[in-house]
Amino acid sequence: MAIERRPLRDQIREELLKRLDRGDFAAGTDVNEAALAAELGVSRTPLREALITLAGERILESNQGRGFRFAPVSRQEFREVCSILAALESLALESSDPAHLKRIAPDLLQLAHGFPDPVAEQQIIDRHDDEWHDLLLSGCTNERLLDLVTGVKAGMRRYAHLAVADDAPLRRDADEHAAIARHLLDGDLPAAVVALKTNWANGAERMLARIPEE
Amino acid sequence: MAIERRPLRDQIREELLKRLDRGDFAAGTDVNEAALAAELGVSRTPLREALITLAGERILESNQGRGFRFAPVSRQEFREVCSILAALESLALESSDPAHLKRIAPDLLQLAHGFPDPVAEQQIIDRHDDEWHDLLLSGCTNERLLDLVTGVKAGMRRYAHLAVADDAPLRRDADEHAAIARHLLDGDLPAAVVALKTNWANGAERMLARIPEE
DNA sequence: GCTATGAATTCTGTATACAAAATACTTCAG
DNA sequence: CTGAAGTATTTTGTATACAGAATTCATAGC
Repeated sequence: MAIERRPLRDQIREELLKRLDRGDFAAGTDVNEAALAAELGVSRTPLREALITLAGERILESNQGRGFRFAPVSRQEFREVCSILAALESLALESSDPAHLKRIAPDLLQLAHGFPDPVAEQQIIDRHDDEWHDLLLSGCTNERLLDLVTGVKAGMRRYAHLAVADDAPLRRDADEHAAIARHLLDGDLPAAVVALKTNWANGAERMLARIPEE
Repeated sequence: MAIERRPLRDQIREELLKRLDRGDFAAGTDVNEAALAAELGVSRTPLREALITLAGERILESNQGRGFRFAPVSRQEFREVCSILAALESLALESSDPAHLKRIAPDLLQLAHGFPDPVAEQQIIDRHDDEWHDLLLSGCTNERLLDLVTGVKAGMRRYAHLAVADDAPLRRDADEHAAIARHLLDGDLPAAVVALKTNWANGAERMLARIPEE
């Protein structure tokens, strides 16, 4: 048994994010601290600390006297966050070592079309996409930027479970990823950045198309 | 007496940020929770909640068993954060209503050279700069983006008090702000964005030049 | 039957308590 | 005098306690 040498608040935060991925929490619903703490087998103190962290990531909202609730979702917010991530990843790409980008380009190309199991669970598929973007940013030395990207992406987890499965958008994403990789292979960083921004814009709309109204 | 209808953690956070501006906390030093809580006249519980929020903003670091400490500063991190803010403000500008930008351009121009008292305290001067940038972004409808900018800027407060007073850089900043405003007046948004990025890059170096080594 | 009022309950926000980890201090061997 | 070992102290991380705000439920008046 690996004894956890990490604050409970961090472990709780991770567990809550995992449950968020599974769609356990509906957007807009209140958090009952006592009930959730009991369910997790911890006291309210570290739970509240985790909730405050999640509120800082805009996954939760807090209202005086009314506690925490899961932040409502909206197509507008999703687009907003995607445009932020497009800008941040573009900056990360622009401030990466061109030689390193050229070196990882083949891996990016291969990973783009190396689908996971086509009938895999949504979580697996999303992780595959994350993996690709992580590799893309692996040469960025701006620690604060990578940190920020991670934080902003965490908030996107509220949307993952809302989407219905669909293969076509995944293939388009793979194509766009491959295009970015090829630009990097050519050493054409500006083109890669443009393609990345396009990918985020298209990816946002494809994702939204997979989310039913209301 | 205005009775505060806001969680203590928020009030504590603000008080700590104010003290940070005053340079009360040296980077890298530990936070003694009990002592600080006593000084603020609150218990450790809301204090810790504020500390956790500040850790989320990268103003503090936390280590298991060792509590919180003020995050170390470095020229590299300062440049990293400035480049992030350049990208985020550029995005905000690009996603603003051009008509609104043209409308506020005269105000931006006037505010650029309307110095505060030349011998004013550093805090006043910094606030003047913030005011200009806030006005610049006032037409941005991307709420999440504005939120993110605010959060990232909060972390920059760790650097404000390290700089020695100097008029020349302020004048250059004013010139660059005026240049941005004129581009907006011309309706040339791309040029304004380029000028804004230049302003952030130059501004970062000017600020660093005002910070003594070690 | 519906609204308003008030009591009862639930829940949050803050304070306090306590155990374990980390740090500081003391003592002793070499 | 230096370093190690063991003890005392401090400090954190988590649990519990408690007061007050928010909500719910019941009752009374129209």
